[in-house]
Amino acid sequence: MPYNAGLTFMNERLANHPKMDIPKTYDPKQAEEHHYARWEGQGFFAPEINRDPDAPVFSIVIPPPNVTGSLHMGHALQHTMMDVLTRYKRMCGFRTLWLPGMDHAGISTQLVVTRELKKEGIARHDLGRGKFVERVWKWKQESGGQITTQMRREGASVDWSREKFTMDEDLSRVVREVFVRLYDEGLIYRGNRIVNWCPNDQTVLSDLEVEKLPQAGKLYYLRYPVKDSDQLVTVATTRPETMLGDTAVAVNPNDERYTRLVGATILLPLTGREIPVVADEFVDPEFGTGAVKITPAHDPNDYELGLRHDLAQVVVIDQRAKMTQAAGADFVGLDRYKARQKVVEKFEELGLLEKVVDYEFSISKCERCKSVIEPLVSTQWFCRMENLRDLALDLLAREKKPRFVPEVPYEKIYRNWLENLRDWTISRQLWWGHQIPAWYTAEGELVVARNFEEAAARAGTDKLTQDPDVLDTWFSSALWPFSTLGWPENTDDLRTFYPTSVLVTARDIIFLWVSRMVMMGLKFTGERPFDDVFVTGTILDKDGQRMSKTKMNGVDPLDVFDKYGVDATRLTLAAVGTTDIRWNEKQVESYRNFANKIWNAARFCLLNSEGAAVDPQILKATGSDLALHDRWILSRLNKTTLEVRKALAEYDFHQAVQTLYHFFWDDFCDWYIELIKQDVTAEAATPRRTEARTRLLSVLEQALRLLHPFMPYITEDLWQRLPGKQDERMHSAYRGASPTIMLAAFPESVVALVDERAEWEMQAVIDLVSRVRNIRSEMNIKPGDRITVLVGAPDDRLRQVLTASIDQLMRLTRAASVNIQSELSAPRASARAVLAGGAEVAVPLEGLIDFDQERQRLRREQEKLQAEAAKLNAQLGNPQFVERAPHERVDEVRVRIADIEQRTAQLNQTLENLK
RNA sequence: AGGCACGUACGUCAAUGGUAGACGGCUUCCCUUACAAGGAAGAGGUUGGGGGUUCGAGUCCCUCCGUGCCUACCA
Repeated sequence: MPYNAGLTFMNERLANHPKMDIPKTYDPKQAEEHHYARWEGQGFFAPEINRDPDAPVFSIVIPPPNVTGSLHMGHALQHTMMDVLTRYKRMCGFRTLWLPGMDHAGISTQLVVTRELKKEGIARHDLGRGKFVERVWKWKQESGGQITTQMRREGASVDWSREKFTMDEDLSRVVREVFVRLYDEGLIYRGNRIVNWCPNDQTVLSDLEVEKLPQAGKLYYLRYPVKDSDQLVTVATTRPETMLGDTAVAVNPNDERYTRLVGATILLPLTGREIPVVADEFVDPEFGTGAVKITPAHDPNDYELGLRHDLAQVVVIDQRAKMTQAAGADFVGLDRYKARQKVVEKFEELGLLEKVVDYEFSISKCERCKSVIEPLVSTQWFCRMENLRDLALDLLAREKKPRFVPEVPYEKIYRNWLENLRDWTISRQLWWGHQIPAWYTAEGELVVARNFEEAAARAGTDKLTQDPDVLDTWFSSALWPFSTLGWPENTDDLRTFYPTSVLVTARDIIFLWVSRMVMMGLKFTGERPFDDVFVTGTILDKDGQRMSKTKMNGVDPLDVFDKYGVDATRLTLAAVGTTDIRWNEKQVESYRNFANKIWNAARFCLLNSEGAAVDPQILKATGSDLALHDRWILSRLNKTTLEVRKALAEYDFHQAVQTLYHFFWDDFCDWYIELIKQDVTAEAATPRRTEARTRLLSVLEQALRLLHPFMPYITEDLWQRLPGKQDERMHSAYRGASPTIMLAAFPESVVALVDERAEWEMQAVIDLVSRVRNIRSEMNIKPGDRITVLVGAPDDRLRQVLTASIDQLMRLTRAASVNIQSELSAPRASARAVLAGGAEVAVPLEGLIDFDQERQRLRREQEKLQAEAAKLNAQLGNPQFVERAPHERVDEVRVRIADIEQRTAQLNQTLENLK
């Protein structure tokens, strides 16, 4: 990779031209245009950019989005968090890999292409399997994966050179390898079972792919005659049409109403079949009539019960949800709902319909196409889970891995699910996907092998037919963390990046995906696939509803990017953290304003940068010869760095964003720039001016680095414009790479530069300025009016601090003079305020002051203090508080009360003087 | 049906059991030479209701109300 090729790009155009024309408003589009292509082209995203052989490793595999999908808010949210972590770790010198890729998404993709064919008037089956699959690949080539373009827009720093697709040949080989190994161990088997069948998609679905929805329906009470008697037994059902396949009636063995009936024979109406009455604990005597019709071929519970009682399975509904021959001549070929109607009519004619009542129950629907699932008995492939499950449970019990963030409630949810795990239906009747590596001989003998040749060798014949089924899409997803890194070969990538560091995901796929990755990872690599699982919150619409395609209530992240910029959107998303939030565009707007603030702060620094350059070394110097605001900003910078690092270590994105926002806006812009302005904007090019400029630029440069993981575009754009030697700002692991803030060292927090004294002193200055501004505002003094500020500060240290900042105080309060004494002496016609530490401030307002107004203002102040004092005194008045609370807390309260008392006394005095 | 979250300012959200905050919105003043996407100042809360534990509860426990999610074989 030619590391220097891109050097000229930004450098020539931008750097060292501080007087160039910088627009007053930040234009995100301008910044978003260039940088990504350069980052990608220069290989900055690839771990190879890191030249330090001993660098620690950080890796993430992306939850592969569906190849059919386009970017939605959920992606944008997860990608932002993954990118923040990746960029942060990269700047910390980690060998960093964020591996991108896509999922072949069996059902979705097959549906998309089938629909496309339909428009051309072609049916899937007319085309045939081979041609169809070809067509899917063509579709993928042409219109699949638009999400990868969108991810580039997001600024996602994924290593595109390692991009994977679950249907790639190497990943498909891994799928077959795993399948064969599991089969050989007896963990995969073929069996005849009742499964969830989607009559529309014509495939089986796992339990996790069906959704249960409440449905307003009817409960039909049907009368069945008992053979050799005139008795009738009434059963209740929501699906009358299935009675055609009934092979028993069941009652609870303890239900005295039916004791005599057990063992009797029922004459099943409409069919003339004879079926037994059996006793089974499963039956709830309280529900319905206490007698249940049993249809083993079309209901999961009945299926189980049928096995227990050795009942026949009569299949009356086929894979298209139409009635079969076995349903009888009157019904064959009818749709299941038509058949239902007809059964009910016939029962009514026979006088066997007791009643129909309204009833709400839950119905299973296909998650993809929303068709009502038909439980059918069919031959499928299953994966036995006990063994795999125990691997995952052991890891959790023994090592508490993976570590869920937030731990509550996800660890428990994960464990409970594993504990109740059932076998996984892994076959699907689709054409698009990994075809099951199983072949049948002409005699019907089954051979499982890695490929046709191996199968032929094992079977001793090449007259083989491959099983037509494909594997559940989640089967290949479960292998993702190691299949993408080269397993089963012991590749460099596998050794280096596996186990991965963290998985960032939404909560709805903890079962579908997270748990299965853990099980498969442990089974085949012997190691966990990732250390941590960070579960993000969900973005809801403004009414608290989930965003979904069908509801049309989704907000398109790309629209938000267009309107407010990528960086502002990322900041909004990062601040979401782990809680569900309602989408609020105003939030993005405020971060857009923040981006503009950054832009303008940098603009100010650059417009006043002549003769100066960024010099990180200048920020290491400490000592009492530094001005207060310089010591203070260093302290704030280092504290901020510490907090941001701590927050990111705990995945507390929300905290990190808040900290950065307030540091940059409040500390850096509102105070530091204002305090250093005089020195920086001085006319004469003195060493003092140069130093101030250097210091200002250097603080800004550090701030940009801190912000970069969250706001990659604006920070890169501005960083490139800062004067000075860029190579020196790069992390040592990336020496030689073309300069970029992406590879600059993330600031270290230097404890020695956290200066509590400076923070205390600065706070005194800020307090004083705020009090005077308050007076100006409340007394309606025009901004242009020059005032006199009189300060009485009995505390020596405070007086020294304020005296040293006297020029600053004048500018910030727009005062003609600031006079600081140990005792306040001010004319009667003054507005006054009291400060912490017994200091007072007065602004003489001869002729301007309204004494009534001033008295009111002071009284309001007093009331506030008294309310607080009352609370604190009550606390202190409680002997048990003094006795039991920690001493420090009691002392704190005492100090606070003393301070309030002093201020109250001063206010009283002031009020007295006003009379 | 069970289980689990959540309920804080007008809105969206923060707050290791220790003086309830931020941003937006709102009010007043200001186009002060980085930024009106800005600056300064301000108003606004018995933290859904009720009980309990504690010196002290938004935070822990119970209960009720409201909202959301997950799991489940009640025909």
